[in-house]
Amino acid sequence: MSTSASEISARIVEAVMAQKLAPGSRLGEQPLAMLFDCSRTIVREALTRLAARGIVTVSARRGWFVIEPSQDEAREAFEARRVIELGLIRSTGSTGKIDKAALRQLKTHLQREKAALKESDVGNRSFLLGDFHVCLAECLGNTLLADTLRDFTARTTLIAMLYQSTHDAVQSCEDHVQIVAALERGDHAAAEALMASHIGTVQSALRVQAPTDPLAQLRDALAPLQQKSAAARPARRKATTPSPDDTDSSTYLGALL
Amino acid sequence: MSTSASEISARIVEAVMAQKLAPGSRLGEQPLAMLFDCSRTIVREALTRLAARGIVTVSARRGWFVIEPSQDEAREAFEARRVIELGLIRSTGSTGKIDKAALRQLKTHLQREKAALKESDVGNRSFLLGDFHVCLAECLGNTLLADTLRDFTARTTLIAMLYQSTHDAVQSCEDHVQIVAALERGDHAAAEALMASHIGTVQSALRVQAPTDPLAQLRDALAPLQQKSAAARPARRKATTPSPDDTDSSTYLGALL
DNA sequence: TGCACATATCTTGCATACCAGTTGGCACAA
DNA sequence: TTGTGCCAACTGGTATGCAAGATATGTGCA
Repeated sequence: MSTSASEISARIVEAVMAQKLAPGSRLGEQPLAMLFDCSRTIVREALTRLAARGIVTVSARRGWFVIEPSQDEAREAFEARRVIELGLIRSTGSTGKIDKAALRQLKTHLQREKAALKESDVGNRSFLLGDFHVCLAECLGNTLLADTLRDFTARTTLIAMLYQSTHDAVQSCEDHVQIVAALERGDHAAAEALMASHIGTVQSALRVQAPTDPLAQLRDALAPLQQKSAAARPARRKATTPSPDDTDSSTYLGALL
Repeated sequence: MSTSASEISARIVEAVMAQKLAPGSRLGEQPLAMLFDCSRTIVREALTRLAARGIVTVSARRGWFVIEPSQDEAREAFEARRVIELGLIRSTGSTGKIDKAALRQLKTHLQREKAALKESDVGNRSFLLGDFHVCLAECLGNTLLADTLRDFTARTTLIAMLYQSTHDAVQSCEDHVQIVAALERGDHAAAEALMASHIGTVQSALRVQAPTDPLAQLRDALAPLQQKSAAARPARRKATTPSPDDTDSSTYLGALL
């Protein structure tokens, strides 16, 4: 059945946050139209909206691609998140305690995070870890900033994929728990500090290759590779190369399902 | 000659920031297409992007309109600006002094603001007063937040129009001067405080009508009205009513020129 | 064998045609 | 005169077709 533009864009954002769409992934209009059973018009509308939100780009007559943030953009994205999230926690501090219903919602979210950690659904795990921050912004009573933060979080997720983040999911979840705990006891200063350190941890887990050697990434990818583990073979392929990683056009869309 | 979608959307945003497009203004696809000499497709693309940025909305088969923020949205918008702008100033404080070129750019901007105050070009004045904040964010080194702030500033401009802001342009400009001065001497704490008070001033200049009576606005607008002043007659008409303020379809587009 | 050029194919850019819902006016009836 | 229902014009929603640029392919020549 046919799908609306907002659904399509939501699905794409989810796929990005779930690390199912790597930076540089091609998003062809025609394949998407077939997948969602609608015309190219609808797909274009969805992609146009995502472009306005900074999630995808279009290269004229070449195609639509998931963005590949530069190091500078990566820095800005983390700074932006820091500014918004810390500011949000701080500004809520003065207006009194956090809402009870909101707190419950946050705790439910934490439960889901923990559940996802036990299962091996990497996609859902990644999505929830990012969505926590959006959820937090919503609970602190600002949907405008929450929406903004969703885009920025998707962005940092892409950055993490691009720069091969080594950050630990378990650690992140624990951070989240502590942040919520601090908010619950009304200690906004602590919450702010915890959040600052949390974002700092995630950011510093990025592997920044020396910008002097543009071949470093390729060299790393094509190194002799002593077959680390036979069991690890069928693992998700991470498209760390700019984009020529193209699978055939009918396969890559699986990420959106 | 024909115009691109990005130009069109940029022009609309500018018109909003210059208070040339009031909240609720109709933005018909066909009239815009004729004005910019392009097809509806291009116009739709521009409007779609603006919708993603929260500047316009579309009511199915009724038309596109400049948003009319609710009181809640107004609160969120100001809070969002406070969070971002204060956070930006604060986070820049730790990384050392402000860049020299950036400072020059800010001062140039202040000059333009002063010039606009002397002239009676209300549109340019309003635009520059809002653009200052965008410019500041850019100068503090974060284009991502600057872009976000542009949307939020446009939003607060609309709010000011909708809630008949009484805020003083001269005062705002002086605030800006002081903020830049504080930044120049490296006193980020003062800059932050000044900015907080500045935004607070603008926000509190809004005239908030009692939300209990949905007819209050109408009643106010339709009151007997003892002709306050004959000289004030040809003043800019402020469309505080939802939208039926429609001038004929060829007139309202003048705001975009 | 290697390089350059022509060409075929793929992908988006844009305009237009047609469809469907909404609105406001007009005519008619009470 | 007032209220009601119909109709026509208007406005966006969606699909499609064609144009044009970019890329990949294949061929011929050096």
